[in-house]
Amino acid sequence: MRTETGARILTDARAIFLTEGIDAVTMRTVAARSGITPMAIYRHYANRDALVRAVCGEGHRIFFEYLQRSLSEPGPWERLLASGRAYLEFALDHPRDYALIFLDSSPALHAAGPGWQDAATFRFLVDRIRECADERLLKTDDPEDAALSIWAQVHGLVSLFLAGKLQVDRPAFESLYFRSVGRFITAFGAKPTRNQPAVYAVDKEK
Amino acid sequence: MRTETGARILTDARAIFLTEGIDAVTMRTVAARSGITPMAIYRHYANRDALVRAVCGEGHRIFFEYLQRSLSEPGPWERLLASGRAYLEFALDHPRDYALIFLDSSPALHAAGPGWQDAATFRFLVDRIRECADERLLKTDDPEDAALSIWAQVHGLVSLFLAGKLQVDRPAFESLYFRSVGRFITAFGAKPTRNQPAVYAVDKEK
DNA sequence: GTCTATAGGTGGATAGAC
DNA sequence: GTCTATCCACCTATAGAC
Repeated sequence: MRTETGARILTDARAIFLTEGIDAVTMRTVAARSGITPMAIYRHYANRDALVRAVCGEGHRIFFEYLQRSLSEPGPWERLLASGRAYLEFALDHPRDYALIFLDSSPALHAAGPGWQDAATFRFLVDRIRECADERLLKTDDPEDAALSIWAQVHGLVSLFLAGKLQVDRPAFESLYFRSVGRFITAFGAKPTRNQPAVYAVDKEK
Repeated sequence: MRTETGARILTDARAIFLTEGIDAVTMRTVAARSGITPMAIYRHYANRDALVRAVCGEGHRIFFEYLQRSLSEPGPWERLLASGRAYLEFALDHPRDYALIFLDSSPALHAAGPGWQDAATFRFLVDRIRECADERLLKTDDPEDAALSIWAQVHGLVSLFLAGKLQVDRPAFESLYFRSVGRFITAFGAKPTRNQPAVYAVDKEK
């Protein structure tokens, strides 16, 4: 991928992935789109798995780009809410990438690292929550526990929608998402106004 | 599938599915396991899709069997909690089936009906919540809205675990699940004691 | 109801010429 | 770095004999 041709192959592979799914990414289809022979790809990627990993890695890069944007918000609470918005936007803008990252459990992709990406996602959320807790916008003695619950809520909604289990269109789902997640975070933490102290604790049961 | 051989083929197909995944269910592998030739299967199933649909349908049957058990509980609140327990147990006992039902979005399986199974799952949960609301164990003016949030929470936790995103083993996940979902339902509704009135409302935002 | 024979397709990958 | 020439594995499914 450090060569220009390698980058082009990756671009073409992703184009196929985005429109037809990861199974459609074969040496033959990618080669045809790149205007080369299937064998030429092996000069740039060791085998199909390596190519698929690159396709998946690009999805991760885009995902973290989305999350990163929320850091430009002024306060911890705004950053937390913006993170939730960014998560949704990524999922809806890049449903194939989302599914590949969070729904797929095939070992081919996850053998690469010991869940670093997922750990990174989780860490990001924990940091947002800890930030809020530090400023007493959120009351919790266990940010990791709160992060897991919130992540589950967000991922649950998104994955049910992407799998077509919810009979709603995109705008309806967006409003449903904000309502549900907003209520969830608020109930678990505090009102979105800075001066109002946290009401409900996000504590582990002893 | 009404013939005995047809049932045996289905049993063998499911055995392969449960150990190696749905992609491993081919006319060849199933035939080999059943001790017949691949062509003999076509006497019992029109094609591979029909066989896969039967495998999937069996998963649905088992899933509703799990849910149904929770109806033997004495009260609405106990039935709601038992439903959550049954959902978890099904997911952990039959992870392949769970993934096929709730994570897969391939059209081959879902072209059969207009989301009838998923609607049935959702309806079941709505009924459990409505029951609780009727006895004022849960305060909500929109059981469907509450059901969706709870389903998302439950499905989110389960699917993250099944996809290997959580670094915990089964017992740890079970306790995590009960803690998280229990707190969620309680926060959204009421304490599990009959005589204590609901505190938090599960309302739509106006 | 099960078989053999076989057509016709997709896919990953090696060897070696240019 | 890309090509041609292949090989090999694996898949669904039809036709027709028994």
